[in-house]
Amino acid sequence: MTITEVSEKYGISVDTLRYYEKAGIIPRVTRNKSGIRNYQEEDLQWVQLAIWMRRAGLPIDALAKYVKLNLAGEETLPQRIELLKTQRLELERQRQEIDEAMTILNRKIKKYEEVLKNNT
Amino acid sequence: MTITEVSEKYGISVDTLRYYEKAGIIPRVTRNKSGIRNYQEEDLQWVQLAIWMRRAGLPIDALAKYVKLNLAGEETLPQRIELLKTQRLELERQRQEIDEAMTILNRKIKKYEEVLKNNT
DNA sequence: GTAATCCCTGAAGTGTACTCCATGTCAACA
DNA sequence: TGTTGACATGGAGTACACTTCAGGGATTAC
Repeated sequence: MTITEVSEKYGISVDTLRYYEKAGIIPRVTRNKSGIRNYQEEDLQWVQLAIWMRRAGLPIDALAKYVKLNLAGEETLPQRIELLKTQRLELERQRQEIDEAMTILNRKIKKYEEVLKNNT
Repeated sequence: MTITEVSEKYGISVDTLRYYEKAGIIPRVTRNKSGIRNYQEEDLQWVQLAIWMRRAGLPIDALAKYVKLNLAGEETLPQRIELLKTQRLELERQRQEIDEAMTILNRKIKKYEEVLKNNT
């Protein structure tokens, strides 16, 4: 699969795909002899993971560290677990912030709509 | 209340407080004759709102627009409602991204922990 | 064989949200 | 009255995550 096809498949620019690879959140993609990327199934799985995690807001450097640990082999399993748990905690915290903000937003919207109704 | 006190109360730097005011996500704070900020109850409510919304990830420009509409008076109620609803939608989207990422994270953590257990 | 098309890289540029810094004012205390 | 310390402003600097650009190679279409 070419970089353009991958880009279309996942709705992400080719520049970003190259950037993710350079940043290390996608391991070096399979290439042909002239250096052109030819994404294999495994490459695509990394792409998918990177996109999911980035959308949720996980930072590039944490993801890069995770990828590095993966490439380093089995003995990094404990560190990987710890890293993932840390990130999970961050996501939980972030979700809570969102829930709190949502509560305020809902309260305000409701209040405004009532004022609007009573002014009619 | 001085800017330093507000900073300590909300755990946010004085620079950020000034920045928020300049950026328009907090209306001009009450000042004494020599121009020094003296936060009143109403100012504090704006500070609180700004901090909550920023923590959830609402962008500065959307918040600034909201503040501007507020200062413009009652007739902007419909626009305010629309703005808040748009932001609520964004938060919902973001929460969903987080939930999806969390599912993946949990799956991976579980898998790693099982491998680790079986390797013992 | 040459023009068009797609891909490559390294480096510079952009947007967002702060954060830091230089310089200056003002009130209060020694 | 001089010095200290909190606060003010405008502007430069920083971090992060892309995004754009300049300059080149390789393949395909004619």
